[in-house]
Amino acid sequence: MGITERKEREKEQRREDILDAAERVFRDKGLAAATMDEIAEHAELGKSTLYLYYKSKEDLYLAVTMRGGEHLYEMLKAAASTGEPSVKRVWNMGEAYLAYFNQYRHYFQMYYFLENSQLHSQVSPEMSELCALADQKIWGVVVSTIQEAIDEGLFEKDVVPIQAAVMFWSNCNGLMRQMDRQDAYWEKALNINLEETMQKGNMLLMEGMMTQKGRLEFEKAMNQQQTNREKEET
Amino acid sequence: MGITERKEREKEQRREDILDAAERVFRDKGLAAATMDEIAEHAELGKSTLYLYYKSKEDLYLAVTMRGGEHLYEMLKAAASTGEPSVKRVWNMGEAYLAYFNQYRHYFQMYYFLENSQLHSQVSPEMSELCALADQKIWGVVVSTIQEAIDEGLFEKDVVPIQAAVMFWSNCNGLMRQMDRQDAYWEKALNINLEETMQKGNMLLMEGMMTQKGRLEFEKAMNQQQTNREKEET
DNA sequence: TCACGTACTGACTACCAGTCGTTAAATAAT
DNA sequence: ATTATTTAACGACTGGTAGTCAGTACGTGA
Repeated sequence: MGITERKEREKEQRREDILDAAERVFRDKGLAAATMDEIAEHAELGKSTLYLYYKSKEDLYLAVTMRGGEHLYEMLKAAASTGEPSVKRVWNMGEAYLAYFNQYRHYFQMYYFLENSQLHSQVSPEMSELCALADQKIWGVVVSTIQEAIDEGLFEKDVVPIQAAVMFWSNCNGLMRQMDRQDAYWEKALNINLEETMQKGNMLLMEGMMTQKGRLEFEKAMNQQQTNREKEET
Repeated sequence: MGITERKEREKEQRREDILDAAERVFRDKGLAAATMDEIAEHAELGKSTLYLYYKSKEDLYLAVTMRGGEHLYEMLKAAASTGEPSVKRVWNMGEAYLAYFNQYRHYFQMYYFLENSQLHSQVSPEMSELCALADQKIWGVVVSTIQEAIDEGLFEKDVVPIQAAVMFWSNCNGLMRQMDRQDAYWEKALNINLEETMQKGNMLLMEGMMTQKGRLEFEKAMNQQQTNREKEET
């Protein structure tokens, strides 16, 4: 009898429905201003029902955040699987992160919460664990691509993959934060394009990591991409 | 008659007393878990009195944050005024930011709030303005030192000071966030020292900005510092 | 038809930011 | 010296929210 299975599916569906409602409300109002009552209303459920599926408002918030993490993971994986040389694919991932930021800004913003552990008092250990795993999955894509570049002699042998990864992340993330907060100010008052700045930063980091061979491969791949784009335009 | 002046001083003193109490409570509990009642108790005042001096809990929090900003400003200014070559002083400021992080961790953590504009709904425009000014003061120190380095031909002419500054900031800040959140994990599980990583990142950025002359000056200044330290130890 | 378990709920509690009418004390005016 | 006025402070209150819990409705299996 498939009753247990059906019930399992239905339960899973409820979890998703609640997540949909929560995503909408959190997106519109942010964590602090969103209320569980409002989420419940959108989900067409009583507030107390939400607590049967998620242990706290913060847990629910993180569950939505992890949806965003899944998107990022997919985009990074795609960027790391183009068949281009590894150095170019490392670069691609910076661009993919930027695309993620532009396409899924609200998910990006949710990471503010994840990164501030002072706010995690209401987060269940289980959810913390899930987040840590999702996090590792994402780092994994970046690290393994950098490792490839080292193995192929395109990055210097003394580059430490996870260390390089956190440097790229730090540069990208910091710049995107500025974009998120006051892109207009940088553009108008300071005449600085932050997207370009981010690319410049990644470039400087890569320059310091690549071998001579890596630099050649990278330049070739960039030119190749340029040519392909021009072809597509005709 | 100095009555008005005395009252003015007393009022200012109250503001400081409240700030002291708030700093203690915020430091121990963070923004969310701290309550205005508790701050009032520490300040030996009624809760409603706090609202005569600060418009909201968030305003009070930012006022404490700005105290921290003042410390950072002083430390950066000191690092930028050692009489060493400008390139070395740019480097110093990264080290100073790190020292600030280690010495005033609780202030550093308060910036999480400042950087998340989603949480600013209760912040008064006046306080926002004050924060923006304090922010600019800090950027100013960094930018002008980088400008010196360019003028002296130690950084390449095509370096844009404010752009370089935001790159350094981004690298430092991102790494410190990781240190703050899970330094132990990086150290033990991944065998990565994040302070070194931060320095390495700054170094890569500088390498990409310095002229040949700048590299020589920088190396000389670093050796000089090393020698001085060895002397001090004897 | 009845007993049981499950999913769900509305009413409730505890708590907290922020407000308001009042009080007490210091200062100014008479 | 006495009264009026301004100022600083406060306690009691409001509105709103996260999270709880006793109870209900309904599908399932006997």
